[in-house]
Amino acid sequence: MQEKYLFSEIESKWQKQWVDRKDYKADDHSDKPKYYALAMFPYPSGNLHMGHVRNYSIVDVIARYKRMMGFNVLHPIGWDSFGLPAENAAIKNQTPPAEWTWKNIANMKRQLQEMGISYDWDREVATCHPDYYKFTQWMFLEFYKHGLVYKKKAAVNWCPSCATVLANEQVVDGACERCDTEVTKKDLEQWFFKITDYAQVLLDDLEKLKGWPEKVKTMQKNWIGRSEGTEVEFSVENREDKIRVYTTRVDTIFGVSYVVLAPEHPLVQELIAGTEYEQEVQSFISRMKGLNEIARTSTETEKEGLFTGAYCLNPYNGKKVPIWIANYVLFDYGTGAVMGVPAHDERDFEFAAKYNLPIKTVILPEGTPAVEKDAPLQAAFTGEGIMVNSGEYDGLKNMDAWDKMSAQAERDGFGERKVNFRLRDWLISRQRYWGAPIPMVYCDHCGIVPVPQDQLPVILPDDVVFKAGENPLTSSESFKQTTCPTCGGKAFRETDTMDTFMCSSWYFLRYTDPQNNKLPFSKEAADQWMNVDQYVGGVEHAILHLLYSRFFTKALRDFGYLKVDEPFENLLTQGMVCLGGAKMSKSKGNVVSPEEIISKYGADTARLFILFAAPPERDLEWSDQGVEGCYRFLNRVWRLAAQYEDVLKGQPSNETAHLQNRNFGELDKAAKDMRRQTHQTIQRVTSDIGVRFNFNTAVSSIMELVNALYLYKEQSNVNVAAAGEAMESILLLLSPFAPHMSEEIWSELGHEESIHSREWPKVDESALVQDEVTVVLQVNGKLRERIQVPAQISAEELEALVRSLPKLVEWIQGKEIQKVITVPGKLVNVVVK
RNA sequence: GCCGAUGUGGCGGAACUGGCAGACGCACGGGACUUAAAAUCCCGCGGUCCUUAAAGACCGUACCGGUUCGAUUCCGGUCAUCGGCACCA
Repeated sequence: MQEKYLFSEIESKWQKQWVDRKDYKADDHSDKPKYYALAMFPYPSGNLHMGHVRNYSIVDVIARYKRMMGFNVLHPIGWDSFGLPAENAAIKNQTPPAEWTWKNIANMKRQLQEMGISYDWDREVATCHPDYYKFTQWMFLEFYKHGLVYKKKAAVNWCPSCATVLANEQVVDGACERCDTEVTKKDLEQWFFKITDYAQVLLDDLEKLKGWPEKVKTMQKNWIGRSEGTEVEFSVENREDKIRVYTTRVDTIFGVSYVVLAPEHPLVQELIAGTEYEQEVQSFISRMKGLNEIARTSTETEKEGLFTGAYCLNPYNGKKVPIWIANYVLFDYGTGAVMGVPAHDERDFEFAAKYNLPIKTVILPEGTPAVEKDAPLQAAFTGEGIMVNSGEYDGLKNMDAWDKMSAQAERDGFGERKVNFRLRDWLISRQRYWGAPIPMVYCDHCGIVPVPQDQLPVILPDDVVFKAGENPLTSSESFKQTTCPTCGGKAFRETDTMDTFMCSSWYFLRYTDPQNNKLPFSKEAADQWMNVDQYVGGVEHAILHLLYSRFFTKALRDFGYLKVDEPFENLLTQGMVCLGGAKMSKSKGNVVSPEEIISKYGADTARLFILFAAPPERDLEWSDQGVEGCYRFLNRVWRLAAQYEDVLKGQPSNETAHLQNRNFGELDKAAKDMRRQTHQTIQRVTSDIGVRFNFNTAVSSIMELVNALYLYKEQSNVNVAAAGEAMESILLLLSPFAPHMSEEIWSELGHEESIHSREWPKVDESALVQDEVTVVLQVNGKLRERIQVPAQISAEELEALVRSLPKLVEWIQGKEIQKVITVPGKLVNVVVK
């Protein structure tokens, strides 16, 4: 072995071998149990950042560990390569988006290989390749066939800077998720996916996801936002029209003092036409339209409303109720109309106080004397209680009244129980070039016609002009002009492309059958590999990507293409990589480049540090000195191995059964201790990687074993077999973390086969057995002494031993012993008074 | 406002099922080796007090309280920080 640890030579040598020999190829026909390990695929921005390094190092440790545990592992990678940055770069540098993207992919692929991640490169995919997006288009058509895609005109989110519409999920605090520009509303005809058809099952099945963080499930639950209530009809006075109102508190309906419509509600126009209120109401509406959604509907915005001059009738008591419009009512939730019950809703209370509307109590807290039922309220009472001022329902508990009143609405035909969701349909069209074209054609004769699936892909053209603020596809005549697939007449292609989240909603399925050119994947391949056993990525995808992927998987299962209905069995959301307390980012200027670290210390050091510095879910604070520490540790391992080289080479070969059948001969205490620590470490690292995902503690216990072996070799009488066993264990346990170095040492020690194809070390239970153990002696719970006792000692013997200790008198200070608690092998607590 | 996390030395973090708080690493201090430096190796490293020293005592896991022989761990409350949702009727 070289005296010095030359990481650069070692790493490039093995990286080349692993790729050339296809060491990490997943086997489609294997007897071993399968394991699918997946990191969220990257957008090819140009360079890997530390967040990538963390993500891929975590998954690589899992993949390498599972391989050594005897699994047939699928560990693929690909590129989420459609999207705006490529197009923006095209406008800026006059380079075609494809060229920019493929150049970035090549560079990042090289960087990934320099990290030594064990990917099956034969399954690499790129969503911008026609062989891939052909099937994204196929998905669109398949969903269309099943009635889950429709086109409608709606007030949609528009990002003026990106010049495209956005999905609700891509609007964060009223701004574009990507560029932070304030989002406006535009009335446009757009393509939607009917994710709301799956709202209930997407919610219910969160229960099944035992391996997902609670946090992510809660976020999805909030986003789906199920609410149970009642829809009730108020008829408009002197008109045929009815106003349907959605409420979760039908029990308060005798307390209604007004009904509010959203300003966009079409009935408003009819109610005010030709009345004295018309002008004022119109100017209110146009003012509301000028505001963006956040400014209009944030909790901080003051409630604003206006009387329309019209009245409607409460179906429960026939009372006249004024009709208002107000900023806070959303047109696209529920029915776009709500009832106002100031006494029992905080928001309505505030509104009524401002506009001097009546506040009528209809529920009293239990135990309130009935004489107080008309006492003025200081605030809305939103709790449970007893019904008053509510006709035949007086005296009931309000929850019972809720049931009975809903039943009455259904019986008398003026309403019904109703479930509403916050989740809206997914808007997938984008007015941009660098995405998968929507495979639809407009024919004067036949209308909207889908492109037949066997004519895919609809190829993205390259004769386009890039201009800021314009969809480049509209500039390509060769693309737009086509013939109708149905009648063969003149027709035009849809020029919108698909949201890139479409591409990423099924990529994990493509990996199971990446070469298939008939279908996105075969049922056999998908059923063999799915689900993803372990998915790892950032929490920023908690809603968008993870919800859409669940939707796709469920729909494809319903179409018959799959067995599973949840894509990701276990999910790990890794923390951010920070420097100076803030997430590393170009804009903050606090980035450390992975390339720089790798060239200075090597990939093994980079991987080791990023796994050692914090548990994976937590944010990680970057530390240059911490990196140095890991580099020192690897050098320490190297020197240790170099010193043991001759010893290990002289050992009988253990190619078939690791560490078995060693001849240890007579073991003295130090040798026994060495063996015990070796096997304790194996036990610990196995559970830290396989069960707890605490890679940081796995690394630290390997460090402890290295430290122990350094001390052991200073012994006068070193047991060569025990030391050899420790050294080999260190290499095997370290191999998922530092794959290059462990491979190099392994091969230097004369092994022909890769260390990564070896079996994971097994715990020798007999080595864990101790003759003597340290027991803690406490008096009233306070630590007094540690004593060495035989490991097999019984509780009675232990108590007797402690009672006979001469020093005990001193500790109990003349007090009387009440009882003695013994935990064999651990502790004795003497309770005195 | 609602929901979810988190809170331990100078720092990153450990303590797995209620049983030795601070593993491992970083930083720092001291020593060995060296002409010197780097590298390496060894020792120390939560606080306060006491002692010539060895040793010892007390306090200490955000704060207050509870359960328990025993609480970083369980329960109740408070505070702080972070994240998500937020006029969804």
